[in-house]
Amino acid sequence: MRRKHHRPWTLSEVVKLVEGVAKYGAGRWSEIKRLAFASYSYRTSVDLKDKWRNLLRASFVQLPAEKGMQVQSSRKHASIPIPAPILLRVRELAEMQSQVPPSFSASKFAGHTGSDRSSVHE
DNA sequence: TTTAGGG
DNA sequence: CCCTAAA
Repeated sequence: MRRKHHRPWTLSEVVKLVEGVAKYGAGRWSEIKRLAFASYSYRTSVDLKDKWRNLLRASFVQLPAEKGMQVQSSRKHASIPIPAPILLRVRELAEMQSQVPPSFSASKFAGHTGSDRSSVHE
């Protein structure tokens, strides 16, 4: 009875989703599902969008304190806490894809395009 | 059929 | 995750 119930997204799924968005772009769930998720029968466009939504929420929380909201580290329902590098990638992707509110874009002024310090090889 | 948003 | 609306 493998209906459509509990399907905990694993780290591999998240990585594939992030890599797919990073390569093809957010919103191309159909292509991502056809290419990166060709090995899986489940996970449709709706599921991909839903996971991305949840990923964004996980990426925007906890990093900078807005104005003083829920502290105490709200870890109520966190199945498998996504690693830092993944969350960082999601944030960068969301920022470059223009789906992130300008609330978090409050860093670097003379940093130009280079994210690293001495960008010799780019 | 796929994308986008809400429940 | 499931449902609905628009393209």
